Amino acid sequence: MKYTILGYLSSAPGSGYDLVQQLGGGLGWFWAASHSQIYPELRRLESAGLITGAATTVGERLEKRVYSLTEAGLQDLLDWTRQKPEYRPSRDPERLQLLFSDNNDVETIRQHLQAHLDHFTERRDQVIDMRERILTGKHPRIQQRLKKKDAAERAKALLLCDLAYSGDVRRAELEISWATEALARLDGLAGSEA
Amino acid sequence: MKYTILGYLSSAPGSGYDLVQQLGGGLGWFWAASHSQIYPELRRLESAGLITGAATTVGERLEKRVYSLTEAGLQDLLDWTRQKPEYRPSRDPERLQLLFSDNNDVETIRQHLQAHLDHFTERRDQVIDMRERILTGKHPRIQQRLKKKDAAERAKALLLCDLAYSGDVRRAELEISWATEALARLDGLAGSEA
DNA sequence: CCGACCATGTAATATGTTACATGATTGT
DNA sequence: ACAATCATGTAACATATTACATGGTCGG
Repeated sequence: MKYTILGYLSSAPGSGYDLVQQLGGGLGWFWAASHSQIYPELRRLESAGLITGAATTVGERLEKRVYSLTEAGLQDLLDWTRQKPEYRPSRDPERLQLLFSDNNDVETIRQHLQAHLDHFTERRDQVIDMRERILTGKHPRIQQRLKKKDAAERAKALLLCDLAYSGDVRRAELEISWATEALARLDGLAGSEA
Repeated sequence: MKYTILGYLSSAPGSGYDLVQQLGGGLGWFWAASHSQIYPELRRLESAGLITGAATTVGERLEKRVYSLTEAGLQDLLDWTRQKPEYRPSRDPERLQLLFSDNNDVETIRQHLQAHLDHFTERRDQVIDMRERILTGKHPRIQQRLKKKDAAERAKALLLCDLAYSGDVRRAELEISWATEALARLDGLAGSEA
């Protein structure tokens, strides 16, 4: 959570609401969070001196706090990215459900797999879309991140971005092909029974 | 959590310690949990009437509670498996770290990707091993699950098991090939810089 | 007898979800 | 005026992690 926010703000300053949008959308594929988690965390990070907030208004009265990364915050982020990657314990309700579905009829299992296929087909399309926008320079946030850099650094940043998003595309494609094969094998079962 | 335990006990009765072992190992690839979560949850499920515990002893004095699924528990599990699959918000510290690594030098990024490769190589080998044991009938717990069933039902259960585990093998293989390609692309970068 | 493993628990803390709550702005 | 979206918060609850804590069994 902490590093998602620091990382986000390391591209450019942004408000809590901006974060809510990003972590509910594109960035949320890597780290999701809801507004009730984000706003308190921003205040914690501010009191820890890692970010600073500036009060602004939209229109006449609507308050908005725009946060920026401090030096300490940037250093903290940098230190973290240099550590070896962490892996959280997996929690995958879908797989668990499938594993214990052997008392269900074939049709129920088919529906499960079809829903899985649909879920990841949608996800794949969304990620492809996002990746497209980034690589063609249509993503404003990533543009801001890149414009501070020279050509070589920019190529590196763009490569990392592409690796992350295309990795997610592949994950989605994997689930699609897995579910497709699974459906075929399920049909094979039903066939040999009849 | 709840359904991991109910699912586990739907194969055969088992103790809290058994669950600790499984959710720290093979079953933990789908749903991980530690003993401090498991023991209290078992008591909650018991007071909800979904499982019942019987006190036994190992040797002379060492207490052990063996839990079994009740009718209500089995029904609850069955109802759950018939619902459409759930997907949790993703939280992937590794990808996030990579995405914000553009201020690091190529060597640091290389180490990150190499660590990723190592992590999933190990994981793949473990899952392949487990899958092998299941398919050749060497997994006692799954044997117990299967022996209650006739040939057709057994084939179905074995298929689901295979789908779950081979899905995990593929995920690991995906990460391996992704990281391998990523390393190659990173070398490409470093090459064009020199 | 000692180390590895069996077996179970609690407490403090951290993290995450759902629901409740409020009010302004912008475009139609 | 009305709806959609901007913008921020709190409270109750559920879930998960880390550390603390205890004692028995089994094989060498």
